[in-house]
Amino acid sequence: MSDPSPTLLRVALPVPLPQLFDYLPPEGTPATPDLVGCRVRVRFGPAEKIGVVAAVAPADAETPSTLREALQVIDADPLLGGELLATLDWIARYYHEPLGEVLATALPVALRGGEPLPDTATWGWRLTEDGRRARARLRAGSRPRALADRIDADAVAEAVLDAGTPGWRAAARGLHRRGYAERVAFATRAPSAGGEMPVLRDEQQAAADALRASLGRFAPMLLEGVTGSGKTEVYLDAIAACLERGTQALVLVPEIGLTPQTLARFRRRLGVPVEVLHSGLADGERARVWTACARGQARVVIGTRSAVFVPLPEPGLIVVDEEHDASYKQQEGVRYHARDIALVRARALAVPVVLGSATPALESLHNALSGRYAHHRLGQRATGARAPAVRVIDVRKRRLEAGLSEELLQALRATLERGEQALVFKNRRGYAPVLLCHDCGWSAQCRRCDAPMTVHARGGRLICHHCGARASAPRACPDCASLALQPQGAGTERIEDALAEAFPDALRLRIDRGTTQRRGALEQHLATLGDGPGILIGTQMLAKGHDLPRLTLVAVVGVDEGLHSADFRAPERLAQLLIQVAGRAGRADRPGQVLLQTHHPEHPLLHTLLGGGYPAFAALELAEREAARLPPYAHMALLRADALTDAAVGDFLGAARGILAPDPAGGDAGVAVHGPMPAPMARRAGRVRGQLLLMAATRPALHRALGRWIPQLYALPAARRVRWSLDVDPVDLY
DNA sequence: AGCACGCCGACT
DNA sequence: GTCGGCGTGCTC
Repeated sequence: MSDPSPTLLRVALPVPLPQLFDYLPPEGTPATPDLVGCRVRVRFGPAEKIGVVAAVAPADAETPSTLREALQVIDADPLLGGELLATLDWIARYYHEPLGEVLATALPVALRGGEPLPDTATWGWRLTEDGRRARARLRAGSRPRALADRIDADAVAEAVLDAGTPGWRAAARGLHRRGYAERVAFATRAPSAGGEMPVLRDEQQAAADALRASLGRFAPMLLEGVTGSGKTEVYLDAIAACLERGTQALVLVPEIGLTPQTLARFRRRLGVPVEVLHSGLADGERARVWTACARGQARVVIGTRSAVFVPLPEPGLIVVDEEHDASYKQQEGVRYHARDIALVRARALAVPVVLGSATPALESLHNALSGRYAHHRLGQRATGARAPAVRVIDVRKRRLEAGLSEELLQALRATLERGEQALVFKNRRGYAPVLLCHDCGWSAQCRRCDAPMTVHARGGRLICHHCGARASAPRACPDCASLALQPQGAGTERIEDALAEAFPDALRLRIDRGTTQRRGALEQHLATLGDGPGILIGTQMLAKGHDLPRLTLVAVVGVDEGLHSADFRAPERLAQLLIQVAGRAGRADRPGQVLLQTHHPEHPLLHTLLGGGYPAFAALELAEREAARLPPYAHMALLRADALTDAAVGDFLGAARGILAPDPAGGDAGVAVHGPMPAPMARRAGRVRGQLLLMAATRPALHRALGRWIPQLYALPAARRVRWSLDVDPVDLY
């Protein structure tokens, strides 16, 4: 029996429906397997949509007799294929999302919209035979002459002309019209000279050697190195080796890690162009870089989360820098984790993958400790600097000025007097987190969220950090008319005020989302600081990224908030943040100092972290997770729903829970359901939020349950009255 | 998600 | 008398 030949296209469309849609191929195009991975334009209901052919299939008994024809096959060759298409299909199944939504997430916007593949060649100009004969006759000093002198039989790249030959475009048009010059494409961008690699220290060399030895096969490695220990040099060495073998390297960085400094360093060191991919780029540029990867022209790509989806026809290496960073997790749509996808791709591509961090995610550390990943530690600072000295300031019963102790102010003063820079770190922006009535206890709450409004503008404004609502601060309490309204607590703005009072002559710089909304604003701000003495006041944004060579004192004043969170991941996040921010202090020639101001100097987290560093903290925390059967010792999926009414959310989650029947074969033994329960913030931006948590001892059990359950949710009538989504391996429980 | 079809309020 | 509210039904 031979298979009946395929006659129809199974198309993945970007709609939230868990199925493929069948179309006949356009008139005159046979439904051959080479159409798989091509984009097609189809009618979908009354609209037109762009989809991707996921499969071709023969018609069977269930095929309706009235299939529509696809309007157009857009690509002559598949846009997606091989490993990438297979991985995207895996993602669809792992995250239980429709394939069409996954494809739409993975493709650059321009390509998703049906645009043809962009031009990825580098263009240059050269003189023709005629042009070289005619050159001497061109008027000396004219622009055409200058261009003709600049170029020759060997083409000069347009980018080079842009830089050094003013008005060349018009001149080139003129020469071209007379047949003297022509435009030619380079196959790839001309390599620049590679910079020399520094000598690696022993432990760096060991990691680099291990990576070089594992090129060509799947080999996951956790590279655990303290700040400044030279992880990047290990990456660069491995990338260089990868390039020597004629293969491509993909480097993932956190959203705020892609600084001009980082990029310049990669470009200087590697002898090939380094392409960049991040959310700030124009659609056309993203499509160009993606396509250059697909064509093998891009040899090194550095990008944020979504760069994990670039095609790698000649794969060599994947690097995930700062692998613990929260920005690798997409928090809307297809809620994928780029680090996890990097691992899946590396396995499928048979290449090594390096996860680098000073403070690895407990999941990654668990995998390394259990032997699933190779584990390399870099214990010394490459620059020879000592680890900063950490001092705890016990502020119980001390007088605080805007949350700052006298001891802390003195340390700041001493730093300024030495001509050095200090960072005051507080993970709260605004003036104060709460506006409180001292007489009756009223506090300003957001009307649309279950959260207090943050005080801004020296106490004059109220802003909700969750929905953006703004109001001017009342002068009297709305409940009791008292005038005793007081901002409670301190954010970066209030700390800046207090520091202005204490150090009126010092240069102060506040860095938070309020002061750095514009692109490039952070660089500009930091440039004004220069090399002189000064104080930085900032949030999370300053925990990493930009190089601050003159920084010798880091003062952390917001530790206590993080010690009491209900989220089981809060200790991990706090420990990571403390280590990252502490790592900013000090350089080889100037020792660094870190001050932790707290009301809980005896807290086990601080104790362990200070005594044994991140490894000790992690060991303790992993033991607690194991005892409590929490990730990485269990696996979770969260069904979230939100709507305008309690009833809609409750009905949906109740119905969802109701159809979560136990597997008749007993395959999901050990899957526990918690809820329905309200989200930790039960109302946000006017919408009621609830959730249902599934926990299982093993991934297969979890996915068996989800596989039976999720498809049925689409059919629930109550699902139409809520927005719902599934989060597999959630990082935030909201 | 779109987008149509389909029955009940305040406007030219 | 209409324009338009969003309930529900469907998309190969």
